[in-house]
Amino acid sequence: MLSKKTQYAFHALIHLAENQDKGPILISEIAQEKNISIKFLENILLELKNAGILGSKKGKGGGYYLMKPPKEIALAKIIRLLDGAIALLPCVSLNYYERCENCKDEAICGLNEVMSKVRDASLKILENKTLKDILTRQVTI
Amino acid sequence: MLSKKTQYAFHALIHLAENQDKGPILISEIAQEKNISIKFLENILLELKNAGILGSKKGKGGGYYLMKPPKEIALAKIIRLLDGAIALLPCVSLNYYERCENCKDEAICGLNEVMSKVRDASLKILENKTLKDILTRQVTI
DNA sequence: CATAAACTCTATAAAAAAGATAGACTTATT
DNA sequence: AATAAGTCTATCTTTTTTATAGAGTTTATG
Repeated sequence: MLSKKTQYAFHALIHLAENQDKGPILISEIAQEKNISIKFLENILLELKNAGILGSKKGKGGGYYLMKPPKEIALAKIIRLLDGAIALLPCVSLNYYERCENCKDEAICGLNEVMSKVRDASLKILENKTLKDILTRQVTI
Repeated sequence: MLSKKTQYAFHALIHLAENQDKGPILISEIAQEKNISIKFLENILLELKNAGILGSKKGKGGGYYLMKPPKEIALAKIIRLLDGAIALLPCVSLNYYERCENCKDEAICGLNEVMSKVRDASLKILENKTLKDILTRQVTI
């Protein structure tokens, strides 16, 4: 399960993407719109900024904005940034690998093999789907 | 990421499956073989027993054993039992659903749509792969 | 039937992670 | 100068995870 942090990040990014034309967006606006604690959201947006995903402007008329078009922001990147590994086991993680301490040889471990497949199946989606793909779908009347 | 509890459960089940012919297996044997704290493992095996996956025999010559053939024990079942939801978001979980508190309408939420796909991709593997599929692969000389 | 072996059960504790809050500071606009 | 807004660091609370303790129960067996 993704942490609240990552969940909030997605919702904030969605709001920013859907309001790109309006210039910098206030933290407080996002917090209110998405029902998130403003102080908690502050930390999250800052992390996204430090990772180069968001930009910000201080002072009056300031706020946060996307640094790249939504279609260039992969969902996997956000998850890894805020939650760490996407894989179900450390011994199968591409970015946060750790040796398995319970099995004798990962190369012949069947669990390792299956969990690698789960990782690949998830990544196939999360690496290719972007912020653009999770914007609110327009309902055609 | 799966909890240690679930990871240990998998390793314990693997050991039990690979030694099915030897009658009940001691907790202490599994703990030593798989490098797991014996007391922690005790709790895990008990949970697996209460869920009907393992059986046990008390007293001398006792221990734990599988209640079903390995090919009938799906990996998804073990994860759900010990870790809960497999989905990345509560609003997308089949067994542990919770309403999304940050979006206005799940039906048109793009995040919900993508995460449903991730869930399905993971479940396709985890519901179909069983304990039999994660046993140590025999290396043919 | 006594003994020892082994699982059972409940409680608790320690550690880590998650979630949230506080407040002083800096920058920018008007 | 005043105000609006992000920045930064620290701290705190709660929850979850991981682990341990110990008394209780069951069973085999000599």
